[in-house]
Amino acid sequence: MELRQLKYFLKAKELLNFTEAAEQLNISQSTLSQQIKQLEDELDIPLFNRIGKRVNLTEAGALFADFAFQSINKAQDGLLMLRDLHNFQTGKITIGVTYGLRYVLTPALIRFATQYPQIKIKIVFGTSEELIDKLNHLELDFALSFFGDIAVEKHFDYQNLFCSPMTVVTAPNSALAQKEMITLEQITQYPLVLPAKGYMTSKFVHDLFERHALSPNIAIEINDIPTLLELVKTGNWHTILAKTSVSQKDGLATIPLLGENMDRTAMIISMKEVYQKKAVKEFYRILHEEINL
Amino acid sequence: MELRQLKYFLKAKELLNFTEAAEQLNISQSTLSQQIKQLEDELDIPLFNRIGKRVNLTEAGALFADFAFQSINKAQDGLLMLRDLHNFQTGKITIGVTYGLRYVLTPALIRFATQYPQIKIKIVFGTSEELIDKLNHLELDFALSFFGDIAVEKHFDYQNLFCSPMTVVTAPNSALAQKEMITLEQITQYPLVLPAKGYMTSKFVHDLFERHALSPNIAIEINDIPTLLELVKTGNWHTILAKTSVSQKDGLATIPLLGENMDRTAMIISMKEVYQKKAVKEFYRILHEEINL
DNA sequence: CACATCAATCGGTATTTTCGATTTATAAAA
DNA sequence: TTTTATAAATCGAAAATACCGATTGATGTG
Repeated sequence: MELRQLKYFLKAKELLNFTEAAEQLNISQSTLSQQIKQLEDELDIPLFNRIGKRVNLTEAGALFADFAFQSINKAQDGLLMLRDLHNFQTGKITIGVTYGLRYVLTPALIRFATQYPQIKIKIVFGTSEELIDKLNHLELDFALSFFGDIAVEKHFDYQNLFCSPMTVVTAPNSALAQKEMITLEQITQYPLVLPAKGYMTSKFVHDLFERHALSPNIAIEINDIPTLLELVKTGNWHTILAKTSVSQKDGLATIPLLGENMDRTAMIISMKEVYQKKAVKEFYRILHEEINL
Repeated sequence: MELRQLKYFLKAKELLNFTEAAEQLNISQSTLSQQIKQLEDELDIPLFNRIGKRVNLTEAGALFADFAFQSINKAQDGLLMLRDLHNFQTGKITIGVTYGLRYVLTPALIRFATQYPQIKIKIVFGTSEELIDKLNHLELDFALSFFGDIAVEKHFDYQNLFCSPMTVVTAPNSALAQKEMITLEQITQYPLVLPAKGYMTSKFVHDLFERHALSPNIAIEINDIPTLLELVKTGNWHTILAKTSVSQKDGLATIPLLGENMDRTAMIISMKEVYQKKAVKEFYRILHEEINL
């Protein structure tokens, strides 16, 4: 049994005239006859009564027609659904994001969710390690993260979003807050609270100090960034983050770090060879647009 | 899009391994690959992500799978339904019957309906003309009627049920009721109530008198047999019917008609070349059985 | 009765499915 | 890293089958 045969059958049923049905189906009458016969053989029951040159539905034919119709319709509906998906009338996207890029995501997220309310969106916050892992398991459509060694795998696609200088983040009333610039060496004087292992920023900072043969005063490592920022606000500790990781609303001061390669690159990371939903591509577009505002 | 491809797709989706899926489908891996690809081309969207040797469902694939499954299921259900029909677990039969044969039908009807309660039965009473017309329009599975010229068409099948002598039907208290036999000529003396035109019996009686160059005293023609019998019960009128058309319960006397060819043959009439449902064949069997009791 | 019509059938062609072998890519193991 | 095993894609040939045109047979119609 094939959908083709069911289509032929329904047309023949509609017109009760093989010749005309064949014409409308753009096949020859002999083909239609043969295909109907084949279907009947498989079903082991005649679908039509042939009385001379007249054709009538048998009871079996009448009953079977409903099923044939529904079978064809289900397949057709599936196709239509996919067309809709193409035009993202429906669907779901899952986005992984590091805390450091939440201010980048938010405006694009708001715009996208407003513009395409039919599309369900899931946001997963996590460390770079976690996000990479989820990407590999196809649990994310893409992730927003800073570029780093961990994530350099050949089956990933990388799209640059922007560069952001690393800054020391501190409370506005702290001694540091008045500085225009700061060097790595100077930072070692202050107690730091840093993201815990797993965060790209953590690795970046550790590598940075190691490269310059300096040992920072890491007072606290913490795996929750909002809490980390709360600690910084007390003025007792400072941290190192990309400038865009801190919002003006946070009420914190950011002091650029002096030196080479003190920029971090924010990226969209996605799996190569995985079908990119149109909704996802549209999200990319809005992300880039929001960033360039 | 063909059901075959949908089946292949669902198996591949189930196992997420083309080689194994192909084995279970008893096709080669290359065939499976090609058919999946063809389906994807038609849907214009990949159903699987191929990451190296790994295969994963895309979102489109996951969504489409439901439709594919339902499409296949509907077709399969149709087939199952037809199998059931074969074994008459379901279905419907429509039987045409003349009033004259209602006592023949009833016991078979009761037995059949009791034994196969799932099968819907529709009984259509009508004149022979009406029944023949309905048979031609495939509105009946078969008709029970007496043999007559009208119904002799080559695209009909005839099965003899039994022969029944024509009798004069009269009230038990009427003068006629005492007779053991009666001739046509004698009948002309009595006022008759006969079935209206359209009934085979009507034609038969008219022809009969005409053949013998007699003119009967037809007081009333009526197209409702129960009412006709009520009229006969008054004793004022008499009628001519096959013996089996009158039940003992009716409380009427039947007097055989003397002469040649005074028998009527009850028959099952059905369309040639029209698929005979198993339920119908079973009904035939029960009919014959009940008659031979 | 001649004629037109319609479905079935037949033989041949075109298309499509299928297969086996090979290639390519990747994951796992050494 | 290199080797090995594994899985999907690809290629060319084959088998299967859908398709067509012509014909036949049967039937309804003028």
